[in-house]
Amino acid sequence: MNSVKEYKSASYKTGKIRKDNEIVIREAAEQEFAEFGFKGASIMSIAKRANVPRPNIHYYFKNKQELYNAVLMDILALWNKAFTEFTAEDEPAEAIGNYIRLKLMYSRCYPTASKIFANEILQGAPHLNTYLNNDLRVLLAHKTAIIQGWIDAGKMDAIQPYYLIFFIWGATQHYADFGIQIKSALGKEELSEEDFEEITANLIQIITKGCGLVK
Amino acid sequence: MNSVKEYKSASYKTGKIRKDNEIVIREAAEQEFAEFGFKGASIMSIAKRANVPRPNIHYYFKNKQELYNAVLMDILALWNKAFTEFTAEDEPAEAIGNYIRLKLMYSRCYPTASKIFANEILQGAPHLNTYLNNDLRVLLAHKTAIIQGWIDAGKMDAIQPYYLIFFIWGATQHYADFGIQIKSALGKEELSEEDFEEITANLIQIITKGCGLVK
DNA sequence: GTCTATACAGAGATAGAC
DNA sequence: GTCTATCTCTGTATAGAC
Repeated sequence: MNSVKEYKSASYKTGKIRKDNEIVIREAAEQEFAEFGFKGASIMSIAKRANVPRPNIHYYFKNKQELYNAVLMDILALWNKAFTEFTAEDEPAEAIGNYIRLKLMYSRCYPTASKIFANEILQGAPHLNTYLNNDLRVLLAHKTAIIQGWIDAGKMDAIQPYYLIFFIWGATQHYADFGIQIKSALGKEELSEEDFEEITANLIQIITKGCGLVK
Repeated sequence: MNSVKEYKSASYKTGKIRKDNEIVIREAAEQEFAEFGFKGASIMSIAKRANVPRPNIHYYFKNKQELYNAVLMDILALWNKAFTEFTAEDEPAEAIGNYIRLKLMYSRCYPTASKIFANEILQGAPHLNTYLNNDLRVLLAHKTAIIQGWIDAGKMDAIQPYYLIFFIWGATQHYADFGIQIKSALGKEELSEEDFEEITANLIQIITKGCGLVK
């Protein structure tokens, strides 16, 4: 039927326009979902943010759910990446310090991703059941086993490994999810790189010392 | 016109029905707002949760905004209460330990309140500007001054007081806001009182030791 | 590949009967 | 004080012109 048109678009550059548009839409969607969660987000608002006509969103993504899934998958990849850091061979003080540093770096660089994740959990994680009960749980079991190994080897105090991880998550993600409250409390427009370095140093000091890893 | 009916309802007990209904609606609204935030929440859904006809919500609360405000004000009162705890005369180890204990108790007893607050901050705190820039900021300045006093007196390590507070907030509120993730990770249906006591003990140990308050 | 027009569902709000 | 009926707006989704 539309063989001419099809040929034309195929000959242009395979999926170039599509790819560009998808990225623009995806980024706008991230902002919207981070603020309002899945239910509160509106496609119209995403279209305005992306500066594209509203029906185009439907052209690139079948529906709201599919768009959300696409965004969410990106974030999970990011999350898992941050979490595969330390290994049993590492020195615990360094390994935990690096993990805290990395998590804070993520809060600084990808606050939107963190917020979407937070929104998803707040809404009862309806789209993350598989992830929470499989991928994350396996990863977590692995990490806590490493920490327990360090404890058994007398390298650090006897802390419940799970609680230590939750502790680090809570403290670091807070800087992304509650960023507005923090900025407001400190009377700053934005947190600078120096601010984040100070935060990192303070956090690492408290936690490593608190776990008996440094004096 | 309806003098008989009016008399009847007035003679019942002044505002008894109204009060009861308001409470039921308020509690349903809390659940809904905690899950979906202001924008994502729907009055219809709140009515279903409260098991009242939808128009009744409008009878008791002018509109969605007013209902939300009512719920939010309750939460701020709760939040401030938790935050007016420690004073300069306290011993820092005990004061900070008590504050952590109290914050965790709030996460355990009022997870819904915590989630509404989290949602509000995630959405850019459009209804909390006054609170964040006034009440909270004053309270926070006061608390950090106390901590700084302890540091100057050589009672604890030199930690940035603001960051210590944010640290405690992040770590404790995490157990309310990310409760689902935590339960899923631990493979538990609910966290027991014993779980919370263990969490409290671990958190207090890490933070007080990490700040040089205990050996 | 882009965009106008439109169908249709859900939600907020209010008038007015009971 | 309760609830039906209704108005209006917003939002999702799709058909079809260009």
